[in-house]
Amino acid sequence: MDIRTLCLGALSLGDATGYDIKKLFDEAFSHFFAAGYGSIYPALEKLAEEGKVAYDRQQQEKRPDRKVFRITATGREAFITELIDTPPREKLRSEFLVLMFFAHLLPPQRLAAVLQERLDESQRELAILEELARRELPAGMKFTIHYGQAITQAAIVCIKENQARLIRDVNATVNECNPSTLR
Amino acid sequence: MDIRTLCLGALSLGDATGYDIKKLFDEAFSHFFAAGYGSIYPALEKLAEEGKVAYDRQQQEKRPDRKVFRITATGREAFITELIDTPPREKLRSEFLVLMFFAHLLPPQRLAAVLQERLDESQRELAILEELARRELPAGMKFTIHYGQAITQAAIVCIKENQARLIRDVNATVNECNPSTLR
DNA sequence: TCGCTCATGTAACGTGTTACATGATTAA
DNA sequence: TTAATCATGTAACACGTTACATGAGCGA
Repeated sequence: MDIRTLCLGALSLGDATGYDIKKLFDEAFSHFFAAGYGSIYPALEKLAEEGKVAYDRQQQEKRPDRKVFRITATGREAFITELIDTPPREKLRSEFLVLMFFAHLLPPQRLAAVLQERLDESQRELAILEELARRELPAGMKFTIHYGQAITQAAIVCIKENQARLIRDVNATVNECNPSTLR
Repeated sequence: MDIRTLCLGALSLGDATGYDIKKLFDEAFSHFFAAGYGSIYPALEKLAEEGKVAYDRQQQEKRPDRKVFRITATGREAFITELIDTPPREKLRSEFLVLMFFAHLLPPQRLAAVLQERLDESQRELAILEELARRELPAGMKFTIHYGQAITQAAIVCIKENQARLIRDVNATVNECNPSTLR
């Protein structure tokens, strides 16, 4: 599943400009799928070539023209087919965990700072999700928010419970690390 | 942070072949960073060009030659610098949550199957993490496993607690969805 | 006056995925 | 005999990121 498909999904909710779609990525999709203008505009162009979306050009005074996109019948069908065929995968890419994995190579104060940064960031994400959770939304959308809250909360608890001990243990075992158990 | 850096990290734990490194990605790194041979071998080649790793060629009978890589002093330094400079980001890409977001477009039985598949997959992942958690490992590595367990467990609980209601609610609101609250 | 919102896009680059190609050994 | 393990790699392609380019309106 790529950004083209997500754009189609965005348009299945109602007509929108590329700019509007970006906002959707930054809000409702933000905790499970990311995209910037540099992927969204080319995606919309390609979808238009394929006949999956169409658009009207709206002239505006003193602003650039807007291209208001809408999904076509073909596009809707393609989107639903794609949804049905997509296996429910999930992939985490965590630079934070890389840093933790190699915590023994990090200066102690950097380790502490990294843990704190991650904690702060997770708390910011949780606040955004809590804000989203207040809205009236269809069950599926609500579920994505609950799920995001659940895992973010779990991450926060895990960091809070372990950060002090981790910093202590890593300091205590400098250069005593024996990673042979991994192989 | 890219796969080159992770290969360097792998070699910081001890000498290894590309094949060995792949196993590390499939085991210890699997819940936070993915890579296949198609990225690992070119990464090692490039690191060798840059002088960050070196290798010996070991001839073997009846098997292809092995290239046993080791990290150089330059490589170790570059790795640590990169670790210190890397902000502790975390990015989830969840096709599962995309499917949930658009659950109202999925045939009911497909929705049920998707939830079950995700649950099964999460439980498999948790089992792998529990196995890893039994090993004696440095504190940082242990932390990555605890963290993985925490969020995977939270995801499992969230699915279990909500799947029945979600299926019911989505069925109840077919075509009544009003996503205007999102904009 | 500063920064945010609206609004569109391109070009270059980096990165990673997938499929392909090869093939013996060993355990079940 | 079947599948897994060991072992290396390439080539084509897909995909996405980043920086750049432009510019007015509006509220604090």
